[in-house]
Amino acid sequence: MLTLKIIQDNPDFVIERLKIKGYNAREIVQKIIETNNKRRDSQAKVDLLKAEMNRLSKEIGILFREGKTTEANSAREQTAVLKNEIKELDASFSEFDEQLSSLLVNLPNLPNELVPAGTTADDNLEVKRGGVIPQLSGEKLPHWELIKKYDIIDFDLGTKLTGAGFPVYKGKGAKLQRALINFFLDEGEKAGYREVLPPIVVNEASGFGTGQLPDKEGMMYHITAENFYMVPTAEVPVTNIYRDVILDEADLPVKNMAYTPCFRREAGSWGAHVRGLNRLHQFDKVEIVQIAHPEKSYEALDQMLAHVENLIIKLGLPYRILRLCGGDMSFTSALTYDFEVFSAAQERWLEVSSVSNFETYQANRLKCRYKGKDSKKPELTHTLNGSALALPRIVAAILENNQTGTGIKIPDVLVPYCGFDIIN
RNA sequence: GGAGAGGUGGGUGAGUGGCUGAAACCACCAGUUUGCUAAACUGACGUACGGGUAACUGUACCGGGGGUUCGAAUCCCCCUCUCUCCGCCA
Repeated sequence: MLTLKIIQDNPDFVIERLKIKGYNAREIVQKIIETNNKRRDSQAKVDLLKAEMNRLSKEIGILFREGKTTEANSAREQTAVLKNEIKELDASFSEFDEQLSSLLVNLPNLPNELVPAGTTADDNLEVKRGGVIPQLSGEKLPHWELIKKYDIIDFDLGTKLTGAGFPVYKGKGAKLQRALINFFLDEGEKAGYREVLPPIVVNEASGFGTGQLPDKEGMMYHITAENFYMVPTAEVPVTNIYRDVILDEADLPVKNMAYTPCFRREAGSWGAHVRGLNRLHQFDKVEIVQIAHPEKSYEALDQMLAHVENLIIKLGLPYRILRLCGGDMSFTSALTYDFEVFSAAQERWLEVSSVSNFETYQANRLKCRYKGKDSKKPELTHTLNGSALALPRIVAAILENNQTGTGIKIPDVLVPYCGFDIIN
């Protein structure tokens, strides 16, 4: 969430910036300032009364010890009124405090000044394009045909075991998954990321920390018996490692990565363009996460972009990089770049990575801060994350782009991981 | 799942109703001493919110929430987590 400070100090700036996300913040910003004022006033009052109460209590203690029971008892009677007042004021303070929190939680992050205005994916800005779109000769099968032809991924079987959107990878299909995961992790390690293998169910506090809760319950599978959520991305457990943590400034940036399966309910989003591997309820992904110094976070973002781009280049896939417009970026992000690869049989661009800087927005929820040698108070860090990479659409593009009449050619870089160079 | 013991500041750990935001020790930081390092000594050493230009100061926080009391780290209730034993189990 945004810090109170920026809202208090620059309300107009906040309102202007949020327009880029298509969000009219005027009313809520005003409400936040009002509520905060009320909260502050009631705190000032109740603190005074509590101070008085503490003073009296101390006095009573002393009187009792000195054996002055009569005085002590009469002082004790005085406290009753005070106690009631405190109770009432405390209640209204808590009420303001809760109101303020829920207002703050509902305000999206401010977009960076680079973010283009716009409302839909059509307004995203293409910043780079690379690779070569293959000219397929002869048969040109979409991946959902290819997986059947070579019997490597089975949707019907997944439906039998679980439901739609939970595919079963078989034989070389399964091996290709494992190869990609290992390839991504090895590359991440070379880029300085520490591998972690986190739980794939998380508690409510973690969901809140990264911004999936309280608003987006619909995206996550909820285990009601334990009140756990299945992770929609490794971002959730990996970033939450730093919840309520004060880091040493010298340790920044902190770079972690994790492979996890990801689970998304994607309620109501089924329809055209989501065939095959294009959209799943369970998929595999390697995620990179950085906790960065505020002054260095955009450097970190550039590094992450270069890392993701490098992965795609090594896989030999044609790609483009988009800077998301205000309307298409997420609630919590300040700046997001999407990577899309071209899938030659569908003749479509498929999103395979999303790399974002959240600045202090997540850190403020997480209470992830750093402290320098000379700094008096801890400051919020910046947090960033990106997919490096999400597997299914990468697989779709590899299958479609590398198909020949006699089989699917495995990208060179994956051959040592797969142990085969063709799926046939 | 059953029984018991616990959760105190970065760490170890004292603290069973008031003088405890919290002893002591260790670590960290600043300084003194020393040719350097070490040792020794001195001092500083939590977080949040409020007031103040500032020095400073008020309030809250001893796993979380509620209660008793003039007053709670300390007593009571609920939850949670950890450890030990038993059961089950990859």
